[in-house]
Amino acid sequence: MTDVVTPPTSPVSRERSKEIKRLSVISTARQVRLLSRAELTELTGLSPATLTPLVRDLIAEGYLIERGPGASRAGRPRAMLEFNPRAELVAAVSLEPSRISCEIADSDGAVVAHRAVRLTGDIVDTICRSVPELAGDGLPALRGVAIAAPGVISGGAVRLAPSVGLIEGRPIGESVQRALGVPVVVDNDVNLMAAGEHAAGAGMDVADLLLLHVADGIGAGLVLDGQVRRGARGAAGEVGFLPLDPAGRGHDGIGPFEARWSENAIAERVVALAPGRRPDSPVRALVALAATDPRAAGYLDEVLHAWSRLIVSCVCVIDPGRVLLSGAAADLDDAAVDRLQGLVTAAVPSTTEVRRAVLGDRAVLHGAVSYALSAAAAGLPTLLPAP
Amino acid sequence: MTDVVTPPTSPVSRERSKEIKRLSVISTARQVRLLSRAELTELTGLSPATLTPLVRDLIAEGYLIERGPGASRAGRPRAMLEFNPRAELVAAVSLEPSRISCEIADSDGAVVAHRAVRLTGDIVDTICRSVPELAGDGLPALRGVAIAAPGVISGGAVRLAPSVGLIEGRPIGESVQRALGVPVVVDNDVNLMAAGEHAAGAGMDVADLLLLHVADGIGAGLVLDGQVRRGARGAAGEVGFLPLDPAGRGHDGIGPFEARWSENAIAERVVALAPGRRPDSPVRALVALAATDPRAAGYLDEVLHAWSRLIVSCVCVIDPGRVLLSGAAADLDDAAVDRLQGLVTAAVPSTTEVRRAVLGDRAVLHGAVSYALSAAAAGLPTLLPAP
DNA sequence: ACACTTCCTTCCTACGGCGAACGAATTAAA
DNA sequence: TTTAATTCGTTCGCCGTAGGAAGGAAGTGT
Repeated sequence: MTDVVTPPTSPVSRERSKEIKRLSVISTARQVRLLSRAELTELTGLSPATLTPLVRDLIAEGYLIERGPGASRAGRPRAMLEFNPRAELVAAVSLEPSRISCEIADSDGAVVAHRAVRLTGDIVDTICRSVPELAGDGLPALRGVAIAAPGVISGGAVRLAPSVGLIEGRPIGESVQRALGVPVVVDNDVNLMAAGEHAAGAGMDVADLLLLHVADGIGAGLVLDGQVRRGARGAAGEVGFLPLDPAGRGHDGIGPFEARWSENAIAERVVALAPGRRPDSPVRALVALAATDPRAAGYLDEVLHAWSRLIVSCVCVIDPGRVLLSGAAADLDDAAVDRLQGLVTAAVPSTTEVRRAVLGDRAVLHGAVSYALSAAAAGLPTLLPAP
Repeated sequence: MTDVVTPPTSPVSRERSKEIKRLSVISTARQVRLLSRAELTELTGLSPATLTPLVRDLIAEGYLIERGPGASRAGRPRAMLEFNPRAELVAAVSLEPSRISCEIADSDGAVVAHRAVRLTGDIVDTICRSVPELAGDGLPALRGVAIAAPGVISGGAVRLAPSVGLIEGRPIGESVQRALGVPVVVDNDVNLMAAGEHAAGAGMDVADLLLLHVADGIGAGLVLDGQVRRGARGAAGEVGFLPLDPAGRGHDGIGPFEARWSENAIAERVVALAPGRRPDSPVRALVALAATDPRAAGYLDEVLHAWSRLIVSCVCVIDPGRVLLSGAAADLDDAAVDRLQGLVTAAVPSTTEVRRAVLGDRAVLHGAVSYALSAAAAGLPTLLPAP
């Protein structure tokens, strides 16, 4: 566990093919939750004889729990096996400007423990101390760590990236990985949200989607063919820089589009329309205002037009099929979403659904879970027969 | 070969793992071209004992050719094995408005035979007759067929898609696949070009790229993480529909952007600037004119600005790292490409290279070769250890 | 000519997958 | 209640493949 980086033997198979079967059983069980060995034979294609010892191992390791016999029409009843989500834990670490928040979740995305730590010393140290503490005696079940950082991760513009060390995702990830001995993924928070909605939210049923996140800036997360795509330098989804608005002027690190149409920019206009304190959700406030104030309605329509041009641009480039509105954009009401859908449909060659994201704050967590679980299974894509 | 769709046995391995080793040896040999068994042990991780019979088989099947002994510093000289590109043939079929052109190529992309057939009867029939004829006695080595069709393939807008039957890629592909018994891929010509440049052209050294093809319309091909990405409905890269130009008006099947900045549109302006016949290459003509005529120089700059906005849009969404100019855009001279590069760099958060595609007409062919070869290896992604 | 090095092959063993037979646990029928 | 029928799960044993070890092959250097 400490040294041997490259096991000099085991080139292709034998040990490997065993692992493949293990993983195929685990992932099947994770999906179905409660099943019998007989169902496993059908779903994985493995023979019963192969499954018997394998399932025995998995029960011993806590992945599966033997439940009572299930219903049977005729013949011996199936002995049901339940997947134990607690057998695999995942840590999701979110880097925020002055603190880090850390959550331990099981493979369902259910939070087992969480804590926020003020950022004092070295980030890597803090993470490597907090995660084991928080995991407690579940530490051996830890399968991966996902670290969410704001801004562009590897290279690219340094946008919203707080202070030192965070810009380079690699060093942090590698250090933590060495210290904790489990796979670590570092990514943009928006990318994690996209992964989360894809794994457990409004994108579960599709392989391609675009998540548009409107906050202080505007960013997009991209899922194509079932995977988050980051582009060559990790700057995919930097849609705030789109040259859609001749009037928009970007400045260091802020793109021309997001300078005019981000949540901040909208908040300023909303305050001008309805003087007072800046509302918590400028978009929701604007939608409410628009019902009575024609000027607000006009401005809302401007916003929707701007966002629709943004969406149309993305759709023309990658054809995601579905666009999820996240952050401030998720505060739109049904009528406004419909309006946006209409604007997009009119301008785009391919049919595209526009809807709200559903996970909200928990999207990052679910994304982290899905990253960490797939990192554990990395390198072993399915060789199974289609059922 | 005719019936058995799902082999009821063979769930995961045994037969499979043997095939994996075969393919790993073949693909290694394809890259290295001339190597010994000893090098194969290093590169594939397979033991010499495993390789001996495997290599024997491959020699018998014609994949490898035994050459004389290689140089040796000390000890027994290595018996060199040469990869035989002719062992795997590929057919590339290009559907054009009134004819189909068909090429047989080896796995280097070297054309072994080609022919153009006027389209008379059924397309599928024509293909299924032409390919075996053209392949001749090389037919058993045929590993795949790639069919390039203009326009959007599965669903999406029907753009440039000639007449009947072509719109739906699936039926044609499946029919041909059934008839010829080899994997068939049907795709957009621009996607194939992108795959070609990625496999054998200006994108060999990168995993992500965007190919911008300017012709009658404007389309882009997208390679992300080493694969062509088509989006949910196959309409990825329909960048002619980008809402970048308030003055652009699209009409049925033509996007607003390409309506103003495609090769056709440019040709009209060039004819206006220099009355006469429409030049073969309007862009090259424009570049030449711009050297002397200030109005032409101004218009060229407009075109470059427009294209740069297009590129910037794509880059913001997917961050390809490299953009290849194809079709009419490849007719720009060095100065114009530099200018374009400058415009892009100024507007984009991530560093992006802009350069010309290098394969020209042969891009589609190379793309077809790469598709067909990877279709043959499909479902068996690398499980090999990193070297 | 001899040792030495490197490459390739053959022999042999160990291990895992899966077919087949068998025991187990229930329902339906006699 | 006994018997048959049915479906599940397990144990046994054959087979095939992988890869270690040892040995032959074909060179180089002294």
